[in-house]
Amino acid sequence: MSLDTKWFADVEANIPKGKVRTRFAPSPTGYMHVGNLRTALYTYLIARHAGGTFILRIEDTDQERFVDGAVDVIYKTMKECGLEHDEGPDLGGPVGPYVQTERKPFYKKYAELLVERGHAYYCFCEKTESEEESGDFNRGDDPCRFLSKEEVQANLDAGKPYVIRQLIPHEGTTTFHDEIFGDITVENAELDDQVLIKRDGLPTYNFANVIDDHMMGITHVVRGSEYLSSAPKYNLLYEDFGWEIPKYVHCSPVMRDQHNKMSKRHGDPSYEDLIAQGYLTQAVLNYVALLGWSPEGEQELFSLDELVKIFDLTRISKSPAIFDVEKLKYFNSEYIRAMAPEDFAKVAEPYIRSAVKNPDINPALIAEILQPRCEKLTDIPEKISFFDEIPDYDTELFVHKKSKTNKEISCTMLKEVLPELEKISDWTKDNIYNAMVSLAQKLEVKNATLMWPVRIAVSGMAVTPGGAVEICLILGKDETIRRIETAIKKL
RNA sequence: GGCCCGUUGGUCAAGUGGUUAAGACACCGCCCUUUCACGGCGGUAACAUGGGUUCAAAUCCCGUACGGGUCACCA
Repeated sequence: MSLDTKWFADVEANIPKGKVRTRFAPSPTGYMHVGNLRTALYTYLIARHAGGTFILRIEDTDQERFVDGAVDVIYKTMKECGLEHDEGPDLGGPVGPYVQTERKPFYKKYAELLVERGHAYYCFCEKTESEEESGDFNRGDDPCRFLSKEEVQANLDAGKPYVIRQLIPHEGTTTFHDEIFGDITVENAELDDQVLIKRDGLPTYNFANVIDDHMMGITHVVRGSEYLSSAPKYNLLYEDFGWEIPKYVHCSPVMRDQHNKMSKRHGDPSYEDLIAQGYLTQAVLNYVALLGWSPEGEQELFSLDELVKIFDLTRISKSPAIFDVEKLKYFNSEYIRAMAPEDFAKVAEPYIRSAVKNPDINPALIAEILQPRCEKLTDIPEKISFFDEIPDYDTELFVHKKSKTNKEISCTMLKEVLPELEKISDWTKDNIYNAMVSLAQKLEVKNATLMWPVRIAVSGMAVTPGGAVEICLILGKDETIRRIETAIKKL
């Protein structure tokens, strides 16, 4: 076996240096976990905050889990969230390819380099059942560690199947630094000689990552804290290669409750589920940013650009955070209220039209009353279905202590208001309002005593978006009068 | 079980030896009001635990409990 030293030298020469470079490396599963989204966001923010480069790499070595169109889902989600990458499979870049399956030949070369340097070895052991079951097999006893070059070559020549394992010293300790957790030291004896190249010639995930991150010049390795315990082995690998060790940023998981990570399996929503549930991309992103990270001041609402400016990875939290849909709802309603009315009308229209088919009703008017009292878009249909068809309501609704109404008073009020409404020739909000208020004054009752029965009569609901005036306006004069007449008969 | 990591109100969290222990969500009350919501004001509610160190500990050290991660030819 001979090493292609020129190839290695060319690779090294090609690695971009000097700038921050981060990568998001998802597996194409067909959806985006909330935890993944947060990792993507932090990774993006670290790069952008430093004026660096953000890279997308597709981790598709697990062909069994291959999902059709899954890579497109990743592109779409990243784009929707504004997490646009500078290098990736679609854009190309100086250190491609950016799809792991296309990088296959590289890993073997590096594994062989490690063998050459005495930091890895060919292992011809067949794995036994007892090893698999007991789980406490001591790799230190692996006889393959001590095979001579000749013996190895003989085995290879004989076509014996093999894996390549990392050779980890049995003595001493390894210390690595994590940006979030600080310095962590472990006994080397605790580390096993992990497989680098599998029997099928493909790299293990851990090895592929080290190689790819190095070849791509990644400066900050951002990933979940489940990799914290393999970090020492990564470190040893970097040292064995003589490579600069990147900064590690291990993020604690996003939990569904005290004990479990959020997961599709448990029925927890993915990013696209949340969108389908009526949450806004920006709200989800903003909420997720604050799950496990906090800014310096008291501001909570941030645009992506603002996050880029203030993001500081040292303020990422060590402990896991539980996903709280109530707080997400709060963010969502804040974002909804902050939208320009015409923008809200646009996103709300499909939801409005799903409940209100009547072509005479203007969805923009409904959007206007909905906007300040809408937590998520999917709440819309149930709030407004009464516009199309008044529900079969109970006349007890006319009784309202605070407005000083009962059924009798309501009946009177409705009879009084009817002719006043009939008189209105120009059906505008102001005219309706003025007609009602002046009637209330004339009758010497508080506004609510008149408004409450009207609102019930035209909506049939205890709680409605908008008050009596807005609802009458949207319904139009004819329908308003019709509904009030019906109510009078009921009373 | 070994090793590693974590633990401030129900939830997200600020806090880096001296604070009346912030703030936000949720919850409760009051005000506003054309229902609800928004908005305004106020309230309930926390440093897991036991030892140290120190004049002083949520903050530093040790133990304990609880929780999480990892111990794959999976990522």
